[in-house]
Amino acid sequence: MLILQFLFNWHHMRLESRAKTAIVLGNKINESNLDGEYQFMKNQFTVSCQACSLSELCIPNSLSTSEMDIVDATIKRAEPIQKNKSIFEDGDKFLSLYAVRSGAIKSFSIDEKGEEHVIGFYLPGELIGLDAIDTGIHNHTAKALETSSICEIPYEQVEYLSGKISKLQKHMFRLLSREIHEDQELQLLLSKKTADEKIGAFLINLSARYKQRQLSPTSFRLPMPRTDIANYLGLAVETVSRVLTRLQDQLILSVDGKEVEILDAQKLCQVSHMDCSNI
Amino acid sequence: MLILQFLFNWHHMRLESRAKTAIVLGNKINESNLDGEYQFMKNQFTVSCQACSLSELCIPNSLSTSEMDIVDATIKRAEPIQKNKSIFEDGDKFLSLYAVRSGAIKSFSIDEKGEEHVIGFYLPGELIGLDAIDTGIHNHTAKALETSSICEIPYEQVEYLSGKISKLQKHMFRLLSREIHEDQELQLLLSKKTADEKIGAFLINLSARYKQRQLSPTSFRLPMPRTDIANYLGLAVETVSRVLTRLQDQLILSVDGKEVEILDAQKLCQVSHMDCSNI
DNA sequence: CGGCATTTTGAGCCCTCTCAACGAGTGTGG
DNA sequence: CCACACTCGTTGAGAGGGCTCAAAATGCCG
Repeated sequence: MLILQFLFNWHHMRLESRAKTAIVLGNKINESNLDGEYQFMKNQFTVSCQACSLSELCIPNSLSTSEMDIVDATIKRAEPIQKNKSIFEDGDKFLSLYAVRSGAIKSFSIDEKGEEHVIGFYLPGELIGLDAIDTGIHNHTAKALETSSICEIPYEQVEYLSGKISKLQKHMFRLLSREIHEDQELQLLLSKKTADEKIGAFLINLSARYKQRQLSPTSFRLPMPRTDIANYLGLAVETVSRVLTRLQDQLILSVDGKEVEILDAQKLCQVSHMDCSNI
Repeated sequence: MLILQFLFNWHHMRLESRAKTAIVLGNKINESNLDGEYQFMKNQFTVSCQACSLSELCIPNSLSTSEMDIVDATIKRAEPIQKNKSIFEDGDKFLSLYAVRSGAIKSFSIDEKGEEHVIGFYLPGELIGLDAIDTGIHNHTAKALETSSICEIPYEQVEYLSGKISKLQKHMFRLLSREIHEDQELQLLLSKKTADEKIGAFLINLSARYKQRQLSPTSFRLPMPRTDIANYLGLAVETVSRVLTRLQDQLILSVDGKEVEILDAQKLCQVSHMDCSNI
């Protein structure tokens, strides 16, 4: 437990000043110490939505406490999911949405040639599976990039409660709409931007998401390997690597393996040709 | 009126056999003959959802007739919108969703350098503006590619009625989800495919959408200019042109300006590396 | 320490872009 | 009726960004 406590504090140190509640993100726990880990994770998992530091990002957002209790009761908190394990697989029946509580998830599909296509990365507070509501069948596989904890939210309940609680319905519409909007932004990125712009925008996006989660927007750990970044952005791994070293040479970034520090956010935004108001 | 009747029949001839109701699509009416056009269009516009041949693609889908009447009452049927006129502009307040009834719409945004970025094309029965629900502000401009008719659906009513009619809520969730899924497919297309594959997939997609609308899947008119296709797919106009002539040389397509005929759907799918089960 | 996965670096090539010119179609005004 | 301007689509030649192939370097885990 000491090691865990240390990790806990270590992450805490990196939190922005105004953060009071702890979020464990990218928390790589030594897997040989499973007993302690389980205890720790379980405590984390049994936290109610009300007590969850992510609630303002997640489904319960904007609900009253009594309404939140109702939603809370339908959410299953599963055991932590280990690195490289799947939450669901492509073709599985769609029964639940999944909210990431800690860790990081990637979703991808496999084409007829056996090639993997990374669709997206999910950080704590984000919802997985919205694309499967229509057909009732998952189009992608969701796999843990690191040991993660997940809240399972039965979709039938979401539908039912949305009819009862108009705020929840409103929230669901907005969540779905936001996903559409973000996907459209990504389309723009993928179709019109150069490799440097893609990588830059990707880092700025991650930075903003970490900031939302009260984590440092300038210093963070990439939860995914280079191959996944390349795949996601439609680049070759070699290109990703080259761009990162180039940005490092320009003193915009400092990259050490998966650890990234943004040294010059202003310049990074310039290189990416992006609006910098949100960083 | 005679010319209109002719156009009407002409389109009818191109319908698939089982089509009984007429859909006017890509209908370019002589704009100098406005009186007749208006009369014709107005008749078209006052059609109720129940009588609308697109209802199975549009919002009313899967509602009972009495429920459909309720939804129907909230839908405003505006005057036809002329080519190059906007339905709404980027930055406008989001108040309504818009369903295309006839014609074709493109949506796009303008970046800081004044460059246009085409986000999507909308055919009859498709819903515009779903991406703006979240922020309440339109992110794009929606412009008519040809004279089009549009149903305006006040979003407040959609929210309200979705709370009352659970089937409608379900349908809205599915619509939003489908849009997400389609956007993700497009991301894959944009990031991983070659120019030939992009064009091929684009044509197959259009073909499938025309088929859904009881129009010929093998012979249709592109409602948008080459520049918009190129922009949408992240290609140069010249590349689009070159690929089309190449596909023509291979006897896969026959292209005459905006008029396209798919001569060998099988081969087109092969070239696009796509699943052909839906064509 | 040794084996394996991941990341980096280098060299050469190809697809697609850019630039440029031309042809076709359309609307306008003389 | 024709000349002109303008938009749109096509075609050609050359250049460049990112990919592929190859190999070394680094990190990770047993």
